[in-house]
Amino acid sequence: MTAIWWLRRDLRLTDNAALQASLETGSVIPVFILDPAFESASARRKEFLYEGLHALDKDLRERNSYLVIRKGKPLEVLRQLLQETSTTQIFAEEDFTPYARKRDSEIERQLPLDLVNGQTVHHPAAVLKADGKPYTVYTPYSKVWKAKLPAKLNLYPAPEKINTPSNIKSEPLPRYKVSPLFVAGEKEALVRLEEFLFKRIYSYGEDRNRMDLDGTSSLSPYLRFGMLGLRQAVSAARQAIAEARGAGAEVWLNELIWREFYIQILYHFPYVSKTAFNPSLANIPWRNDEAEFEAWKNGRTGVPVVDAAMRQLKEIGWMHNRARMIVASYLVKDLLIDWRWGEAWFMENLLDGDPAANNGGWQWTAGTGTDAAPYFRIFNPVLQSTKFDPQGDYIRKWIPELRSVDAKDIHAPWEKGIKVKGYPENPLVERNKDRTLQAYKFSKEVVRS
DNA sequence: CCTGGAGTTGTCCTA
DNA sequence: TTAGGACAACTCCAG
Repeated sequence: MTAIWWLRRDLRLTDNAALQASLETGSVIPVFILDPAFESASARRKEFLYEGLHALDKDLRERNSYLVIRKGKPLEVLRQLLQETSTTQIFAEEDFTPYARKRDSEIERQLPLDLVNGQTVHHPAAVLKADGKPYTVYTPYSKVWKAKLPAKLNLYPAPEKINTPSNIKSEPLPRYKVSPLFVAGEKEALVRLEEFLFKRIYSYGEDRNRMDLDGTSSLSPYLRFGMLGLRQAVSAARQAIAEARGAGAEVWLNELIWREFYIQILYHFPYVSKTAFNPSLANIPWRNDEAEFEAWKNGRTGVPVVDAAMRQLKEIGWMHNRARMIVASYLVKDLLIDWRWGEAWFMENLLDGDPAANNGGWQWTAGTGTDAAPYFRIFNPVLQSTKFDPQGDYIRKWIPELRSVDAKDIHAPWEKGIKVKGYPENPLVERNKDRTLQAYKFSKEVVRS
């Protein structure tokens, strides 16, 4: 018997539940479908994806198999492929975004598609309160999530050999130049995981906030495409905790649980991709100044830490987590620009751009999300910069104009009247907390009445 | 149904 | 210099 293994966001051979199910059938036809619905997706993320597909094909060829690429609407492509190869079974890892769920349920009705859970440790519908409703607060969610963990997650090892019928037609795949910072593919993901687990995890608890250090795991693009599975990461984190490999491991595990938390939020509350999770904050009177938005996107707001971060995003398609909060807070609370504008810009530019995590992060910063009482929490970019980039190294790295400015002046050059050729002399706007709080209050009052 | 404790990641003023 | 509490008031969640 032969099964089609339809890959989507699980571009790996290790601990791949859909591959495992296919292998149990016999021969496996690994297929990735270039869905026209994603043609308009971020060019940068597509490059990373295509490189990841090349890498996967290579890994498959080492195991006597290969990757079949097809272009078209998944339903039609799969129907055609079933006929062409006389196959009667399709396996795929369940994906929980609204688009994926709609697509898959339609296909399930017409074709022999079996969805298996592998993207998360717990299925989004499996962690619920006693009353059967989903959690909307992280801490109680994470407690139950942890309590539900089996003693050990049994990970499927990568198979040594995969039998695939020969000569199945495949579309050519464009080749891009490889980004030196994020090399796509499972092998790279595993190398990074090891490196993180035996080096940076020790100081992860503190260093993850430091924008001037490589303190984060930098695994997000790999998790996004399943080049590394969340289950693998969780399993590694637990092992590190068990071996007492630093307090950072527990912090990292919690970060991984945040991913599942937001996957689960998007699953149960799909409206969050369109509007505020908290209905009382769905009517904030945004200023939405286009020129200010352009300045923000291009790293020309005049606030060095904001500009450094936005330029980092533009240049490498990734931004430090602490920096994401700072630029998001600046856009939403200081410029009063709709968080959805920022969300969309991040999706356009982030290699790790993921609907659930990105939306969750933006709604959290905007204060419209699942967080309980944060709307008076407005980041002060200068304080954040001083705290998490003390020497200004992060700023200097991404803003060459400011390279000769001292650590004590670089966070707020305008305060000292420091003028640098080519860099804005003053910030785009003066900080005005009242303006922000008024806008939020307005929304609350509109909804109440 | 009622009750009380708690809520990722802050800021800023005061003592 | 540093530690502590106010910020404003709500909803979630478990008992």
